[in-house]
Amino acid sequence: MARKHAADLPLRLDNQLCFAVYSTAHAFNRVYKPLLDQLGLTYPQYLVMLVLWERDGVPVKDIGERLFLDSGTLTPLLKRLEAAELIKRTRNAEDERQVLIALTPKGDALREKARAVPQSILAASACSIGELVTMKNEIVALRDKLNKVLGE
Amino acid sequence: MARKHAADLPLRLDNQLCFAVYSTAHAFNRVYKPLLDQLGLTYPQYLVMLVLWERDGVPVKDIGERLFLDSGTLTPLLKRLEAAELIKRTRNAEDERQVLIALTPKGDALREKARAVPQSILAASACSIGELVTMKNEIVALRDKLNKVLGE
DNA sequence: CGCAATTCAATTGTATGCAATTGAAATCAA
DNA sequence: TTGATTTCAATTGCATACAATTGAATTGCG
Repeated sequence: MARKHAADLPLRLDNQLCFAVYSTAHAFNRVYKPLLDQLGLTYPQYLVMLVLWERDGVPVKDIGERLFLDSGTLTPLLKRLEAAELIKRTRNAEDERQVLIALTPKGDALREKARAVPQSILAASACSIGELVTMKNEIVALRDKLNKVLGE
Repeated sequence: MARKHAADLPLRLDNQLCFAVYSTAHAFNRVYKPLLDQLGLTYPQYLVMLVLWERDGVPVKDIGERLFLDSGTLTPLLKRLEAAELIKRTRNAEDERQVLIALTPKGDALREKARAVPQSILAASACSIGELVTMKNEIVALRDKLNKVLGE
């Protein structure tokens, strides 16, 4: 009879916000997949390109802070983007510890093709823009609270 | 001047719900890490244990449907749980295609230690239970819409 | 019944994520 | 200024994720 006890409720999968977030992230990833295949990008690679399309020539560290990823993840990912000729990696002459990431013309041009992606995602979510913005703000607030706890 | 053009707004990282979800999933994972280390589990392994603590002796496929994971992910994960003596994997005599996953006494006992986890997560999220439930329901609704699109 | 189609777990290959370590470069402090 | 500390990217090792394939077992159809 332990199974139906109230003490088990917090352990129930369906009650866990974290699993909701985790499984939604995977669902998003699967929706993005066919769209990003057309760009030749994975989702994390797409995120890096989003950062670079906003601002070019930034060190690896800045990309990592923006995406909450470390060099262990980014270094091999960036090497793949370089192999695909979308970015260039160069040591910063002013600080030889840093590697600066710059878009190639091909990487810059890919932005035009990428404009179609958010449209398709919006359609797949079957939500209004207002709903999405509200939800996004709530989730970001939660994320920032979690990250704040981690920083202590 | 292309950078500040309105056409770029949908491509801005900060405007993307998906990135909010993606980065929150990682933030959750980092909060869970030290708690789950004490149980000797990774987060996906913890999810499998949650499923099994609800119902034991289920085929791999059922776990996969519950967690939205496939055999390519689950098979090696389950082998690790078996190596840790938390579960047992046995062929279903009634359907030899299936592998049934059952808790060992050690795996069952781990549930008691796991009860502390949701408490700690609740504290880290710095939200009321009501807020968390609301947000969870919204996110699950979104996930289900995304998964519905995928099924078409 | 008998064979094709389907189901299921396992396997292979690629790409994240992250902890821990390394090594080079820059900064800080005495 | 030099020696310790810190910063930064790269590397190593382990554990997901998932597409695609495989092979065994079952189901379904004629």
